[in-house]
Amino acid sequence: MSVSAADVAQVRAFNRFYTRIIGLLEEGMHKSPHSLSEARVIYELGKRGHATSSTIAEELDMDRGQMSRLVLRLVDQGIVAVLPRSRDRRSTPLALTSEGDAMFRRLNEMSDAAAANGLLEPLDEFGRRDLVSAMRRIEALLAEPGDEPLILRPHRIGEIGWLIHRQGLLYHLEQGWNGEFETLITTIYAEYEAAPANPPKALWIAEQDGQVAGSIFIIPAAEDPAGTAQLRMLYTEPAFRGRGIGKRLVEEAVRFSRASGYKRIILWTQDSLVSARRIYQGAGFTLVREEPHRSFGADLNGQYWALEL
Amino acid sequence: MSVSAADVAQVRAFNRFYTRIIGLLEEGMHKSPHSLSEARVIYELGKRGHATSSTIAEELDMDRGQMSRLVLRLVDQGIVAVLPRSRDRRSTPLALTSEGDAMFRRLNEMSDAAAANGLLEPLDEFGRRDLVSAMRRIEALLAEPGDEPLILRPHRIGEIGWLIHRQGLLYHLEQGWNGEFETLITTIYAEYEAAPANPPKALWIAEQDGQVAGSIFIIPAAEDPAGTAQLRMLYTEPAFRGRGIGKRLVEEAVRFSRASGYKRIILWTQDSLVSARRIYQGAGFTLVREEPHRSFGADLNGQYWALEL
DNA sequence: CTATCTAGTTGACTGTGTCAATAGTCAATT
DNA sequence: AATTGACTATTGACACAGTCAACTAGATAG
Repeated sequence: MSVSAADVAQVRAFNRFYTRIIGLLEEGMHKSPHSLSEARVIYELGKRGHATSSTIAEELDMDRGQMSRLVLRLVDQGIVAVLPRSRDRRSTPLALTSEGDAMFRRLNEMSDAAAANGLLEPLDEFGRRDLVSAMRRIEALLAEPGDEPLILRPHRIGEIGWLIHRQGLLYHLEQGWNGEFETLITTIYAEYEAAPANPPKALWIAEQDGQVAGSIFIIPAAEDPAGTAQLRMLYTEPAFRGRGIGKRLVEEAVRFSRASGYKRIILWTQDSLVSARRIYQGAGFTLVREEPHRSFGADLNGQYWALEL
Repeated sequence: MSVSAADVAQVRAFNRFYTRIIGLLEEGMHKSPHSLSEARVIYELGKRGHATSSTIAEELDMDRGQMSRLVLRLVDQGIVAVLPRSRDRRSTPLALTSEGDAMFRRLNEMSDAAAANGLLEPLDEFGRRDLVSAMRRIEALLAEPGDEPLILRPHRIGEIGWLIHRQGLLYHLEQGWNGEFETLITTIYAEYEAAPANPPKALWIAEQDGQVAGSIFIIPAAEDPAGTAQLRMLYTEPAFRGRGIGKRLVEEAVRFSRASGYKRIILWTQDSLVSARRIYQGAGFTLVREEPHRSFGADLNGQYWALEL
């Protein structure tokens, strides 16, 4: 898909902007007795405990020749020690001396202070949350997916709105649905929140890397609140797809329904939501009824699924 | 207010991460015949049309001596021309030659391509929106507020959820209100969306720098839909306060109510929301009734205000 | 008219970034 | 057992970046 010029312009503007920010923060490091690249090498060594010259060079995108000279300087200064060569006698393991470790801590404090005073301090708590979550989001989008564990947890304050926002936007962009859909789910979430604690209901947020990766909820069905649970609003963030998050959410919802004494789970979905359907089938749901309807500005085929517990 | 260590750690992690990203993007520039700082100077000159050596040096955080030599090199290469000295004969105005302008365009294309292919290309449309909006958010938080115009506009798809999210979180952090508040406003927004087009209703988003800066809506009052309008959900983003945005929103809401034939506007607020109260007073609203109540996990003093049109 | 700024240049020097050549080491193969 | 290819580290060479201080020429204020 072709990239919009406006997006490119915004990304480049941000790159210029953040280049300056990073420059300002590094400014403060000039007070230290070490150059910036020395400081970065000390940081890497301190973080890893020990490492070879080329590992660090690769991590920091430095030339190995430059690295060689830089390490020599640090060894002369008593910051870095060359460890006895291990099995592989090509590589020379390095580590910080105790003096180097002290410097590592000092540099760390300076960097912490620079980030704290330069960026976070001027913001209020709301702004800090925004900043940190925006940064996390950018990392999640641009970095290779890590292997952070997936957590299922109840929702926190502000997250109902977040779910409405994300799903309203998501189904608009992916399915072409209009604002009616957001209106509908606003009502659905409002009903969930308003429902009493009994018969049992529950909402799960799937969290990974500190971000909302998906969600689902169980609410007693209007027709038969005592015996039938309704599964609603299953969704997975596009950035987190293909990791079995939807499956985990449905499994948890089924487990909860069974443990709560429900005899049956029902759900309503659209046949255009293919991957959701696969998850329901995989969890043992069977298609009860299909019904075409016009909603959200689209011609849809509604499906009613059920699972006997 | 003291800065949390977790926030500092996240900010520093992002700085390291983004330093690498910027490095990767600049990698591509090595194909050009110019060094990075030359490219940046060419970019600045291309953007501004003309500038003096020291202006650019300041903008790019470069040493003036270094700048002097760099400009000499660019003049030798025929990229930059020294314009005839103006009034102040100390400063030497610089501009790109036509050859330099061609290079400027070429470098721009390369940077665009790097940003597009390196960052945006791998993402789907949803991810691109997220990336761009996260970048915009960071800029808005860390940069000095610009003088972009304030726009009042209807809401777009996804923004109802966004408003619920932001206000739920905001009043939690600032007023200590609990999840009941988010539940309530979810219902309130659902009601707004469900209300018919007549009697007239309207919701305004205040937008600045491409971001939601605040919002408000007008809905016919339940008691007297024909003659009385109810003003609801006024809020301003903390980052955008002190710019008269709340005032603008209320004025617009009043203007709309009057033009729609309403005879009266009523609203409900809490006395702890001081700046909102000032705005209502400023717009001519008068306090009708006060009533203590316990809601959202707090002891509140509800206030009913009204404005006769 | 003098003192004080400001813009830009120049010299000196350290560190960065890049390329290419070299020596030592390792693992797999022929 | 010797050879080959790949990898780690070192070194020389050189252009450029970044910093500091001295200096010239022009502007500006009292």
